[in-house]
Amino acid sequence: MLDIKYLRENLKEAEQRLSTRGTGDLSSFKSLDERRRTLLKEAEKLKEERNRVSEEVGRLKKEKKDASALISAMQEVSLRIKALDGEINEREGELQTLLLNMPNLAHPTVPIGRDENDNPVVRVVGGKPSFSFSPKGHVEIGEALGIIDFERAARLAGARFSLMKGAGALLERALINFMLDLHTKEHGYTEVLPPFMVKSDCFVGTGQLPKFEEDLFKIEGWDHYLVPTAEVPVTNIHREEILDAAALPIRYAAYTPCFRKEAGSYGKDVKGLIRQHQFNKVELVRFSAAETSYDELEKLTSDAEDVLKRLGLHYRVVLLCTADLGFSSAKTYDIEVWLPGQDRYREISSCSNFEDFQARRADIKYRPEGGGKPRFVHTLNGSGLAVGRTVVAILENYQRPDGTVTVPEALRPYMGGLERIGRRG
RNA sequence: GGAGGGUUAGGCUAAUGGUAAGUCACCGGUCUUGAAAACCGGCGGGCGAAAGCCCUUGGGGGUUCGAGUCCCUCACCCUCCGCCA
Repeated sequence: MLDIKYLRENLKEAEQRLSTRGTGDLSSFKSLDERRRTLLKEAEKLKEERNRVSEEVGRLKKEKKDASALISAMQEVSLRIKALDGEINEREGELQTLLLNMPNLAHPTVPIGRDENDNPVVRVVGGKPSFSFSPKGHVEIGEALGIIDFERAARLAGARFSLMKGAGALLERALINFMLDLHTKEHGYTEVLPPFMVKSDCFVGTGQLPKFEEDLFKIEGWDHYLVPTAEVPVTNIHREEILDAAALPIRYAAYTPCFRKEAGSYGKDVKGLIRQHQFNKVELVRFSAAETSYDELEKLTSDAEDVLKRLGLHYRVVLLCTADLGFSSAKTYDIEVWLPGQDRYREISSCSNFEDFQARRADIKYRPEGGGKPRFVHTLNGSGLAVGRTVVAILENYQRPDGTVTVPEALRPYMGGLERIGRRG
């Protein structure tokens, strides 16, 4: 949520900055806000009168004097206050809806663009592996090795689900452990294992609600939704708290499965592990002081990149332009891994600084060093990494002419020393 | 699912329907070589240059001139019973 004071005082600038994200008209905001403030002024004046006179009534009654004239006058005032409060509430509700549906402002360093083709490449790390044969896609590799079973998965749950078997299931589990160990032991994150379904408040806090409910699985008869990313439960760990500045930055790493309806993606990536209704992800979350949050974004991104480096996977980092930026984000780097089977780069991590956008919605503050008024923290998060897509990258990049797959060295301790996934690996 | 108890500011804890008292912690100051103690002040939010005003007792609604207090409703927490990995 944007700062209402900022919008009020910098209306033109806000309209101009929002226009790069497709929603530039703030005229209804302006009229609603002004109306609300006018009514509020009037109501406060009447409340002051009522408080004053009511006290007088109490005094008169104590002295056994007559107060009926004051009482009947206040009956009318109370009625008027009630009417005003009612309208103020309505305007406030409308204002709230407006603000909750308004995206974050892009950071000045974010390029203005029309679509993902306008995302500049920030850096390229490693190089494409060369093959003496035509590299296969992960679906073919996985099915031939008997480690991924899409057919039976469909019988269980329909399209966009997978059934991992044998070395495939082990590989998935090994990756989760490898990633969590790396982030907790070397990058300073505290591991958390949050609930996989949380209440709607949390989704409003991080920005998935109210605007994107169609992407979520709701638990019938409950106020809960399945998490589409650990960002939701983990960022909300500190909702309605005032954090100690000395404790910042707070770093959490969390594994969760992620559940997404993928509404509107019909026909995209229908086969394979790329786009699933349920997938595993290790998520990194940081809470930062406002001054340092962009340094924190660089560190967070580098922590995610480190996973790919250790696995020996080639990737590039792109900076999302205004058109591609997520609703809540002020600035986002996407890490894209090279997939030889698809002959293209695919997103495997998305690292964002939300500044105080989520903190304002979830009410997460910190008391600045040396005291003073609490300020909203800056929240950041990034995948570290999407596990399913990492499996895809390993299968495609480490495939051999005989159809087997080499296990990256960093992963072997997590797979009982296994060096190669074969037919019965 | 059944029965009972509870929710006041960071913690604890008061308030015959009369406008949130106190205490601990914390922060600042005085004193001190330094610290502690003692003493003074601050310590929920909004608007405001300030004076000040408004809001705040888990959420929402009602009664009343006036609600922490009375009524309705919802949420959450605790204890016991039942069920359960």
